[in-house]
Amino acid sequence: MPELPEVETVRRTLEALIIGKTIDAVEIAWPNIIKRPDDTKQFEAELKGQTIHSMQRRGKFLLFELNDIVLVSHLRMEGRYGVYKNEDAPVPHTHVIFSFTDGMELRYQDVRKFGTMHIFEKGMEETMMPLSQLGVEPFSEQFTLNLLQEAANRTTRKIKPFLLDQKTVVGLGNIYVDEALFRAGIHPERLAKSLTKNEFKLLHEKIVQTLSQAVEMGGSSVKSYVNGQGEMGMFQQTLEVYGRKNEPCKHCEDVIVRTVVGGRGTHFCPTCQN
DNA sequence: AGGTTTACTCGGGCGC
DNA sequence: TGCGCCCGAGTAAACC
Repeated sequence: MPELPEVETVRRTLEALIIGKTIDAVEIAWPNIIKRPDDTKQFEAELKGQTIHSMQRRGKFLLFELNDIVLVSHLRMEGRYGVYKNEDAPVPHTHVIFSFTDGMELRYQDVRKFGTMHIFEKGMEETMMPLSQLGVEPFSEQFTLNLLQEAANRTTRKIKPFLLDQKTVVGLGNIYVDEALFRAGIHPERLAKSLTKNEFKLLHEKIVQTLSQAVEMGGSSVKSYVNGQGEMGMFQQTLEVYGRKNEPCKHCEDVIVRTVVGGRGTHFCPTCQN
């Protein structure tokens, strides 16, 4: 499931392949992916003739910067992009095809069909859903210890659901929340506001460190994830708790436990995290 | 009113 | 073999 490191890796690998290309036609096989405009014919018409000038990322969203519009795309669990020649064989679960004027195609595949696409007039995207409620970027100077601590102290929620919520800091999903909490030695069921000053400091540090290491390693391929060039990530080898139920903790004699916290599968070490 | 929880989307995979 | 349930990101609706 793509979280910030995976989406950032897709952005980097895809940008190298499609920048400067001009869209000739768009084909939509599963209209529910398209959220804005609600008319898919209009979606196709707005993209036709537009050139891809750059790719940005906001949280877990990919932003395709075009002439005067922005395409905002979320991969959700299993969405992926690939670049093909138009004569290449069809790929299963392809729901949107962007054909370029040079004979290449950008194809969006999504087994679960959960992904979304929105088009906005350039500059409007940050003011409207789904981007308007997002918190700060974890690698920006805006993500301070104070911001984390004060937001945590305003909520009654547990630390894990608090961090999964994208309204304070963006980019963490189920994998990296579990990993950051392990690295900070904090139990996922702790109330967010119960953390000590020192724990907040450690958590803040580990969030940034875990995400940036994962970006450096091209993300984690735990399910179907591959980057924009079809390559797997490497960070899954570095995971301490996620997906390691009943396996030995790498730092003590205990065994990794899987429970459900806030409705999400949650992995932690009962000895290392309290 | 506003924070928090629930329902919903979807289909492969798994358990019974 | 077959059926029903589970998972999960984020948004909208429901809840309190």
